[in-house]
Amino acid sequence: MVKNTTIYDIAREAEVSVSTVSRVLNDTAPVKASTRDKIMKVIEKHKFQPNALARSLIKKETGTIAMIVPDITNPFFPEVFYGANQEARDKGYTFFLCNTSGDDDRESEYLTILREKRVDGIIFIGGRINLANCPSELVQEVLEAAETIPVVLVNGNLAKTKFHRVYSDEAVGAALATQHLIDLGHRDIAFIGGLDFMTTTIQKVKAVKKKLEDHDLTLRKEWIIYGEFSIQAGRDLMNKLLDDSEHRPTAVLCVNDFTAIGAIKAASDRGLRIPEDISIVGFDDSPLSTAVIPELTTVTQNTHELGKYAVERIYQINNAMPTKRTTVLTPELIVRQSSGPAPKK
Amino acid sequence: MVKNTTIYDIAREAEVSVSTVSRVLNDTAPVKASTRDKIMKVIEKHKFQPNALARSLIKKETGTIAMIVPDITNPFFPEVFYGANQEARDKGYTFFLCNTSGDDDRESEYLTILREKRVDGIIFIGGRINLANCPSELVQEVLEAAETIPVVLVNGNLAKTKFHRVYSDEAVGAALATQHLIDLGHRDIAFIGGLDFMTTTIQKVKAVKKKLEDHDLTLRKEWIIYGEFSIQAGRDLMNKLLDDSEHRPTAVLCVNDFTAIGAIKAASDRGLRIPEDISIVGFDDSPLSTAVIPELTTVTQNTHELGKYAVERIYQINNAMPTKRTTVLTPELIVRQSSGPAPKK
DNA sequence: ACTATTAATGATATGGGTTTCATAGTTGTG
DNA sequence: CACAACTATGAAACCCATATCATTAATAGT
Repeated sequence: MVKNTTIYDIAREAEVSVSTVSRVLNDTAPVKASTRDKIMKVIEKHKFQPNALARSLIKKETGTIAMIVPDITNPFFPEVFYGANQEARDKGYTFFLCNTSGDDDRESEYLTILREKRVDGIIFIGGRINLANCPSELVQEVLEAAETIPVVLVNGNLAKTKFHRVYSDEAVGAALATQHLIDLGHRDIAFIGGLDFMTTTIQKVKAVKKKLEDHDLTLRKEWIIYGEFSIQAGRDLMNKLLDDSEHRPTAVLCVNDFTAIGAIKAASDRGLRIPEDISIVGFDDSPLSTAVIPELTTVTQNTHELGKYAVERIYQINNAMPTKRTTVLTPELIVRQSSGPAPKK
Repeated sequence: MVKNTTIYDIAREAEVSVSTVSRVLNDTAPVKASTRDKIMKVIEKHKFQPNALARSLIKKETGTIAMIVPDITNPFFPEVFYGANQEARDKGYTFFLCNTSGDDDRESEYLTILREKRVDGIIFIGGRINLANCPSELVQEVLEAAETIPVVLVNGNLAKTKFHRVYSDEAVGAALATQHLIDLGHRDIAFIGGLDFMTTTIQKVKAVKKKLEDHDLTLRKEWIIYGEFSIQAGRDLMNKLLDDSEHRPTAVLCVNDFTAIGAIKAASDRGLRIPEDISIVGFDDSPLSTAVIPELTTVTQNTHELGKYAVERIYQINNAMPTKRTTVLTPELIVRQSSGPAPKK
């Protein structure tokens, strides 16, 4: 590996001081045109790239932010990252992406590394910190980090804390989906998928219950089945649901699109037609939702916006601009082919 | 934002010199146990996090590598990133993820930023640099970068250059898929999807042609239809193919899983049964392939390995370990439900 | 013409670590 | 006991930028 050129090399060759070279680089003070030209020529000759480490060290900003995600393989997260990255580029940030792969220790491991690297902001999305049962040591640790670095929690649950938060109001989304099914004449509605200690699950179940009760309906206990968020889980959970052929729901709400797709597969395998025999509704409006047959009725999560607003928030904090602590995005229902009128008895 | 503690603060409070603190931090020379304890106590009291910028500046390594991807929303890339990130963590690297969103300028824009940030390695996957028609200025620029920073191209085409490369042998994969269809009795085989100037497309088409010719079959010109890599493109291309009801292939090879899924949808919409009426084969073995009905016959791309080997290569270069310039992974065929015996005429 | 600004530039401090070199204190060994 | 070989520590240089302060040259104002 070849050694990098430094500002001293440039100064020497251009026969000026490093201060003047710095002025040319940053346009921070007037430099005589002839001097500037001379310096520029040397810079271009060597394709000089100023060392960002040295710059960051004194400027006390790195132009770097990070997102910590539990599983980049889950298409929800790339969508959020996409939006965040767009905004980051506008604001001059480069992005660290830290994938914890669900490994509990890595969240705080990455946190330490990122603090040492003096990132200008950290976005947590999913993961333990956003869990309903998040251990308090972790909360403590993140709070500490937040004293020196702007931290934003996306779709988390720590409402009472003073963390900055951006989230999509999943309760509203779940209510929307439930109302939709009720409007279609469904009375027997089930909910499947999602770990029971995850905020995203809890909020949805609660909202579905509430909405049903508003219409004098109930969410039967046997019809709330928790599990993972994967396609396979959706399949298994749906099969469990359908095993009881005496009592079958006419519609199923799923915690996300993955489980919904699994549910569709399970139902199809048993010869059920969707939506004629059973309606299935997902959550997230991931690219998958139009990829399946039938196309999935689902709820948008404003994924790009989630990322965008999170980065914007970091930018505002760093530039001492006024900000609110929480940003709420409202989901919308997208009706496609997987939901239809309740079958007549 | 609160000011960070420095090594000088620690040294002062522990009544030692910064050198000694540094020794304790890095375990680079013996320190008396009592001194060490005293220092550790102060470090822990302040939750001291040494500034990685200062360290990197002098050490000339940042523990940071980057991946430049064209579209993180395409599930192929998160899979590769996943594998890369796992390996990165093992080797002590943190990851920049740069999403160009297909914007031509950003590749070199990010390249500049990453060079200034003195990353320890850059992985290019997809994007212009890996195109068959990559502009030579960009090649030049990346070559220059490669003089100071290890650069690895994943699934690229620049065979004649001296870049480090890791790729999945797509020709072998395409041949495998073709052979599979031939074995099933198909004679009328089409290929859809993919931009005609992308390496990934070119190699596959070439391999399919070759394999067919080996069996005295031909790939009809009208049955090679190029396009985007999206679900929608797959749908459109398949529709175009099926519009000619006189001459219809009995099997379709798709450039990736996305287009294959689109193709399945188009065929289903026309009432064709898969695989009874028409067989469809994808490429990538993305998580999607088991999410659709019928499940997709496809070719693995060893996504995690691609990422893993790319990072490993960077590590080897940085540590002056012997490496080969190219690593080739061999894809495998995964037969699922979307391919079956050719229909009898 | 003479002082008051502004332009143009250089010298030096600074950021926060690591590394090298020097020195004092210990232990070992013939 | 004298001298070598370590151990333990500090002082100072270094990494490579930016920022501040000082100085000189050029222009402006009265």
